[in-house]
Amino acid sequence: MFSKACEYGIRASIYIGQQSADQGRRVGLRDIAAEIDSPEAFTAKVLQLLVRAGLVTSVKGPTGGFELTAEQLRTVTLRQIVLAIDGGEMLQGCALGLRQCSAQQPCPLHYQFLAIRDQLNEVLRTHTVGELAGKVHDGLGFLRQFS
Amino acid sequence: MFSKACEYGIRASIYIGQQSADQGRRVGLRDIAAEIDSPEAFTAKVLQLLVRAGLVTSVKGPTGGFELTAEQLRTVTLRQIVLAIDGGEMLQGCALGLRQCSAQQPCPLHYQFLAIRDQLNEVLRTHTVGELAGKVHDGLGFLRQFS
DNA sequence: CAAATACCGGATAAATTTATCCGGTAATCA
DNA sequence: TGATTACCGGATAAATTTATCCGGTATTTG
Ligand code: FES
Ligand code: FES
Repeated sequence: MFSKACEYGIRASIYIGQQSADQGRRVGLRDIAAEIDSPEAFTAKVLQLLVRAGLVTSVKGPTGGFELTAEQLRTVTLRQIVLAIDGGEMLQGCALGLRQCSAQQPCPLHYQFLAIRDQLNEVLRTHTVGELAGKVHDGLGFLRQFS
Repeated sequence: MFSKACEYGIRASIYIGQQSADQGRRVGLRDIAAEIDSPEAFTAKVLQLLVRAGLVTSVKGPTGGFELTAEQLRTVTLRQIVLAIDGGEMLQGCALGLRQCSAQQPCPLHYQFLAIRDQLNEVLRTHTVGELAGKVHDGLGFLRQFS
């Protein structure tokens, strides 16, 4: 569904958000990669994308790390994260790979997939990172599996 | 959403199906690639997968080519094609990349994505290649764009 | 100011996906 | 039967994605 980069980006954001919401704790790359079970260096690349896009905040030096401001927690949606990392392909592209998805020359699955894509867009648009962080905090969702 | 290979496979199947339904016309690789706007050699690889999976029929030699039998037209679903080419990742995997999607240790988006994935599975399961071929035949759907 | 910490950014490498090439085999037809 | 046609299958190459490495810069702390 999403690229690995995007999966890591979403999981990382939620983890950072969870720690930020919990008494503004700032978190380093090592922690993040361990908690979401992702390759450290690659996760760093993805986070740089999100920082540049203004969706995550980073602080250098000792006591530095990544965090989400109160505003970011409240306003950043999954859709923004997906767009920043994977672009709009999954959110707007044709399911059968036609150069553009439109009702002018629709693929034979256009209308059926439109329903699915709309629902996906809706889910991503209406869920903030802060909200999902809360779910993880409450033990209702996990960012890695312990097997 | 799907891999390029899968997109080509679906489009090719539908085109073959359309020609087969239309007085059992058999079609060659060259035609297929031209009609669905895909690279010829790569499309051949994908079609070989589908032939081996029994979802498409091929005939060698002059007057040979690809076709869908009446039964294939009636029974082969998009879901079978997607599974044969891309496997079950998109149809069963976790949206956030957890090693397995389950309610035991669900990711924070599990239930929202379950709804979307179920709908996707339903669409793929309930649409046969023959049905979509009919749509293309009636000018209600396209397998390439003419710009 | 000096040392340690942690993100930044570019270069590089490995893995996977996408795409191409070409000789082999089966089938048709003259 | 011989020539042509068209799919088959393995090898190879290009492109993209995923992953790693390392020196640079900013920041804190003593
Ligand atoms: S044209 Fe294919 S999904 Fe819209
Ligand atoms: S656990 Fe993530 S979608 Fe089910």
